[in-house]
Amino acid sequence: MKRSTTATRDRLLRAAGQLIAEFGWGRVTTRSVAERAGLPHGAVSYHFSGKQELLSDAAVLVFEQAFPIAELEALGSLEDALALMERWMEEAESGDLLVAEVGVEAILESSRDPVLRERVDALLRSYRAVLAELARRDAAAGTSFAGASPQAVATLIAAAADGLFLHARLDPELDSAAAMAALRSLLAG
Amino acid sequence: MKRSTTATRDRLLRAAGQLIAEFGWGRVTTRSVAERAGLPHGAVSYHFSGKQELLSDAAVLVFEQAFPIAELEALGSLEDALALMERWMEEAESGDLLVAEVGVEAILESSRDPVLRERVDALLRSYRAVLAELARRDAAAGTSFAGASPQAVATLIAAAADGLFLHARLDPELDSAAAMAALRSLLAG
DNA sequence: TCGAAAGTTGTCCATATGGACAGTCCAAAC
DNA sequence: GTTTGGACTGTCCATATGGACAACTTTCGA
Repeated sequence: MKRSTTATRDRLLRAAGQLIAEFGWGRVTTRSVAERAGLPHGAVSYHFSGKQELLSDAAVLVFEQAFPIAELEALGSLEDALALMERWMEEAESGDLLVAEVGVEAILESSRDPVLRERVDALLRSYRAVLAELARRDAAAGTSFAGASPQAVATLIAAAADGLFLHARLDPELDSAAAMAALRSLLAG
Repeated sequence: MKRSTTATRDRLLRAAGQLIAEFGWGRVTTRSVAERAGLPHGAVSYHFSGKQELLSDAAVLVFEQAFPIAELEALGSLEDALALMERWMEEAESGDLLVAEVGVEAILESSRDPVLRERVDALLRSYRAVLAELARRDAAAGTSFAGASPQAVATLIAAAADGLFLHARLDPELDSAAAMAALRSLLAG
């Protein structure tokens, strides 16, 4: 995938990511993005073919940077994967929650935008595939719960993680690490 | 809570609920709500003090109608609760997904709107409280997993349910019932 | 029947938004 | 030193948006 990155283009993308998190996809304006980036309004028209392209590129960028799937693929067991996800969750919560916000906004928006949908769906599918493979391996080795299919377990884990992100956004007191730990101990049998 | 319902007001609320699901909170316009309801634009100004109040009322209404907490409170065990949630999930998936969409939109929006936040937070808190009480009772009776605190279990269940809604929106093929079943069998030990 | 209060409607306005584009700047190629 | 092509900027415009409000209609108790 060719990426004709310009410094200006990158600044717009970063600004757009922030603003999606702050105001929600539908309320981000091209003007506000330019202003946040310290650039004139016209810059948007030049670097992107439209508002939707700008926001989509920005969202995918944020997500890929926050949850590098390569890290997940390198692991050997579901236990390790859950530990990594717990770490990601702590990072996100201690930070500005940018990822959680943008991620959820992107999922919602993708049901209205076929192009974005394709990109986000592929992303989530790949996470679930990695988790399912780990679950399958664990089950085969008998080191983990075997009462449900690896697919179902993977779906459950991915959903729980996303749901915790969502709820944590609402209630900062929510102990999502404890919930992940509970899931881990459940899976360990 | 007093509810000065008018037929007109209700039509606006229903229309607003639909439009939040279709276009996202930030892109719903007062004009589009009025048009969907078959009413003149001015009706919005009369019945609501502003756009935000209209959308907030609409979102809370949709949620309360779809997930009547009274049904959950009437149950005796976590097992029953999960079964009920599975049923809700099937209903939502077979339907138009209105609830899932509006629910998530409302959660996201509530981080930007203190008034809405208070309402949504109270709602979710009450669901978690009911689940935690069931978990506590089950653990005491020894009929269910006791390796984690009732609070953590409740948080996990609520998050998993919401996350499944979210992912199901993206991927209609996703078998969220299987994932819920997996969670249930995990909890059953 | 009358009158007030509540409900409803069409219209107006200040402001914002997305996109387009002509013009400017600049560094590298010739 | 001039040309050239891309990067960038300021401005303009058609359209939309939220909210206000005066005028009009319906409801209903006295």
